Amino acid sequence: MGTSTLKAGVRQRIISAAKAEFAAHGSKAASVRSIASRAGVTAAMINYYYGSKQALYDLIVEQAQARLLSSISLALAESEQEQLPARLAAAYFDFLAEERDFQRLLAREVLDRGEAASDFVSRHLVPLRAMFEDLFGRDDAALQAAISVFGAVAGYFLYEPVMAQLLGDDAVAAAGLARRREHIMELASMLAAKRR
Amino acid sequence: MGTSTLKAGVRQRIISAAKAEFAAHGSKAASVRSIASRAGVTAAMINYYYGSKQALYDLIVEQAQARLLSSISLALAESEQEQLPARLAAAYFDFLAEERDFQRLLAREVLDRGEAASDFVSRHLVPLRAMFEDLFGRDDAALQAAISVFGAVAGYFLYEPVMAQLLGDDAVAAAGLARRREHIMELASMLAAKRR
DNA sequence: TCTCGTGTTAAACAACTGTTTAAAACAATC
DNA sequence: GATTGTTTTAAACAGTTGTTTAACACGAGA
Repeated sequence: MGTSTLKAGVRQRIISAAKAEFAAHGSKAASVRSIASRAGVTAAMINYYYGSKQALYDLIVEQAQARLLSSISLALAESEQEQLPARLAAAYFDFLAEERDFQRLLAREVLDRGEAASDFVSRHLVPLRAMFEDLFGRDDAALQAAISVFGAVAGYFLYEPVMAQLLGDDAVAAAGLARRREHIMELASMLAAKRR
Repeated sequence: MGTSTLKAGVRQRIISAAKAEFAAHGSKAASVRSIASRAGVTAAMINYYYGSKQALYDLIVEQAQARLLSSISLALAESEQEQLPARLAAAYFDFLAEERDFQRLLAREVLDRGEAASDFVSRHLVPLRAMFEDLFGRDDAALQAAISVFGAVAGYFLYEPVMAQLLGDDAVAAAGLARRREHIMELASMLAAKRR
């Protein structure tokens, strides 16, 4: 059955369109019909392939989280103990720089779920926290530092249009991106050094 | 004309309901009818008093930004040159701690406007940047540091439910909040000291 | 050719959206 | 008490939402 080629093409186009649309408008406000038209298919196809708008959204979020996790653990594996904090921060930075939709998508996920974000967190952040504690210890200062670095990285991409206006148009591209990356790595290793 | 007492009560209840609803669901996904029912009025009343859903939303955002700006400049006025960075960071932290809806509201504003956030930025952030440059200078390192502190503060409240899960339930209340505040002030003055 | 299963479509469904309208309730003025 | 102006309501409007349905296309296998 030669389903894989064309059918997979449609599926992929739907996924891409959904990712962009969900990131741009949120899980509720994004409309199935506009996702469909962006993907060049009918709205009914989305239900045919993915069951419901909610199921499609869940899948998108799932994939995004999986990509982040594998990207992080990859960076952790290939770096030495000494520069580990900076490397970890840089890996997160690079991931967000490459997948621009990601930060908006996940920020909206957390915003929308509100109090009920617990399952999302326990499934994806608790293991990440365990990994983190293995590396940096269990004390509060380490966690505080980690949150700060995380915020410094995430905020930059989350408020991307604001940064472009604030730092000039090259802020989120080329030179500005490199400068920001440098600063983040300094910040991470500085905070790590302080706790020693 | 005795309009001020009861009429103002209704108006205020609508504003409060709208602020909560917009922060919880975003400007598009929040529904006029649920704002109305939360405020204990009919949906038509919202249009009667505020013209349209969009106008109400604009007003909410406007008020929130104004409160932040006045809160910041107040903190700036009463602190000395030396501890200024830490004080500024703490003022921002305290403001977000008190108005929990604010961060979600403005994050959604930036997310929704996307590329077209320029007017919002030019009206409210450019003056803030000018003020900042007067205090800390015009070099890139200062701006990078400021963005990091901003992100470290904003991220904490934006991802509030995640933090609660990650740091324990007292993370965003009482003790945890105080610890975070301490860390933020350290971070701000550390980054400021480095550039000297 | 007929059939069967997969892919795809247009049309319809009920529910909800923001907003408007016309009428009612109400308080204040004369 | 009638009149005037403001506040409030229920109902309706047109448009959009996610989803379902029935029909249609179309290639593969018998």
